[in-house]
Amino acid sequence: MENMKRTATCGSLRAADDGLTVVLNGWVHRNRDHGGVHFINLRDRYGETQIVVDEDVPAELAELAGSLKFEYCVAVEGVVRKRPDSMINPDMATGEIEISVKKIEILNTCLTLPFMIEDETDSNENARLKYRYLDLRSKGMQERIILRNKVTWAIREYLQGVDFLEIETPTLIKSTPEGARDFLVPSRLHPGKFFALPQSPQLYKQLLMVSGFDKYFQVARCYRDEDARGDRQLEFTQIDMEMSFVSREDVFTVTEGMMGHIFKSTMGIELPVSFERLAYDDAMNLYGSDKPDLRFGLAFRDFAPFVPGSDFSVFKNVLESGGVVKAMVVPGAAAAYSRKKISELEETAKTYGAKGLAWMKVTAEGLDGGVSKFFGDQADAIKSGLEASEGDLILLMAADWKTACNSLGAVRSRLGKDLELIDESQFRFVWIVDFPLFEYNEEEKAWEPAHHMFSMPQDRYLDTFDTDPGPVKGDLYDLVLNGYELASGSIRVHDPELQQRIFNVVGFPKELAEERFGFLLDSFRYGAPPHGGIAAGVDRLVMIMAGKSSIKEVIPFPKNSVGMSPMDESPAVVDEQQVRDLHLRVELPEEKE
RNA sequence: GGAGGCGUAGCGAAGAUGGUUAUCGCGCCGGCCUGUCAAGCCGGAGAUCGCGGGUUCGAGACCCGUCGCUUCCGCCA
Repeated sequence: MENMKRTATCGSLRAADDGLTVVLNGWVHRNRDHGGVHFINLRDRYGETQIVVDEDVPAELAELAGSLKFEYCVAVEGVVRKRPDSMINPDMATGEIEISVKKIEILNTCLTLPFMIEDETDSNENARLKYRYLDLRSKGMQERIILRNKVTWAIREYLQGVDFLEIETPTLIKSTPEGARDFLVPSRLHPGKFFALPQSPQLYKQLLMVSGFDKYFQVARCYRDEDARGDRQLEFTQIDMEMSFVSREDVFTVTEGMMGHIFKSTMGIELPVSFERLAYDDAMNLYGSDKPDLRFGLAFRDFAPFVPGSDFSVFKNVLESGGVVKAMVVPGAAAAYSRKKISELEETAKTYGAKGLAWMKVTAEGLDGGVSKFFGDQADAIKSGLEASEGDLILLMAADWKTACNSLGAVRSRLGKDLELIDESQFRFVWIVDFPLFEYNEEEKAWEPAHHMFSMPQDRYLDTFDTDPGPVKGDLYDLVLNGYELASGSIRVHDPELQQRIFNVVGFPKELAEERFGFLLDSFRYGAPPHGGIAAGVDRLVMIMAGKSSIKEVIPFPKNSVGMSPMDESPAVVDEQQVRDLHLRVELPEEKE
């Protein structure tokens, strides 16, 4: 091996290197034996280079070349040769040259592959995860992992440049089961006691503010024991930030600057200097989502004004019981949307709790189909009120406000995809601001924190928030990109008295607060500075940048959708002795046959 | 916890209304081939059709159950 140490990578050689003797190390990507002449594509993470086994090489070398199978790991020595013009491959970065082979050494052989190493695999996801080390060899995965590296690098580069300190916080911490379920870690030294893995470094970063590290960040691994989704894993990575002596504007400025730097330095894309803002109420009312994809329109309108003038009792009843009737005009979709296709949209709405989806079509004469007979005499008013014109499809949703928003929002998202309204090359950021601080839980008949308990009410509610929690807006904000919640943050409470008032509103007992977060509340009594921050999902960011719809595509070793790793088969049963050491007893659920 | 989708060779798929040797592509094995770059050509091996039960003369297909994966709702920011 010593004399076959690589002197170039498979992506580095160009026409200018003509005549150079090189050693390449890599994997056999393709092997095309033409009887006389013979081509091998050698691949490493830098690219691919064509190796030529000329017709006049010694028989032994030709035979060795012929024996190379897919994914053999080899060292190749040869001479860089400029290809004749007619044989240049313009699709290959190294396509101007090839290596005339002089020597081959097999560093390792390879079994028959479970799937081919291609640019993008269409193989079954669990097979890909079981052989993840092979899946990661594909060009697509390599590019995404490299992109991810560039993104985290750019984050550090930017934040260091504006005086942030990267500080680690513990991953064995106290369980605070208010939000998601915690992953628990039993303590061997302390029988019956448990650590938890952090859902976020939230409490620790606030403590760092108390300590005076006024600009902190961390590329933090976080854990939540909840069911997975396309954009959710048990463990995930956040770029976690916190700052002292700031308002939300400062947080926005840093985040915008950081995103700008990430996109500029990794993809050469110039983002706007500052991002659009949308109030939570407006986002919900217009797009039916607190993470709207603004790459397309289809904004909702209020249909309530047209309800009293009609006999349609369904809408009337909903309005009378405090609900809303919303309209979405889909331009030019009347012809394309048959009753059947509309009922598919209705199914989408129903998964979000809607009872149905009403519709009508705009014609030259007036309104047609669906519920049009109830509104025919208001046709002109509806057309002008909704700014609808001939050939448009009008979808109508009547339900309580939240259900109406969510379900019509889901229909909107689906239409965005189905009608191909989305410009996939766009990266559309929007700040969602003015979230409600509290939410009323109808079942529990109690107020709950809409996000968490440590966020500030906006100034104008400081005197009234505990007597009238409903209308209170918090100093809370989300950064949304292309319909994904990319980051979430708030200005925190740093005053113990104010914190206690918030606990009172949400009925969180003082004793429990002391037990759970006593250390944080105590710290606030020692000159805690005003502070706030944000945490952005690295997995989601890279996923969106890479144009993928699952974060598994940008995580080197993800879990599958049932939270297991098909590769190492974790989680797994452990030795009885290990369990005993931890002072635990394991009760298995009844065996299913 | 719930809903939809899927499960056929190592991989990706086809298999109308049930009909006997289960099809195709990639990969694998053997052979041919002097310029390919998803090389090409010829030949070959490889499948208890996820599992269990049922209906039937006959089930990959139909019915019941079950397991697994997957997307979504719930959950979770």
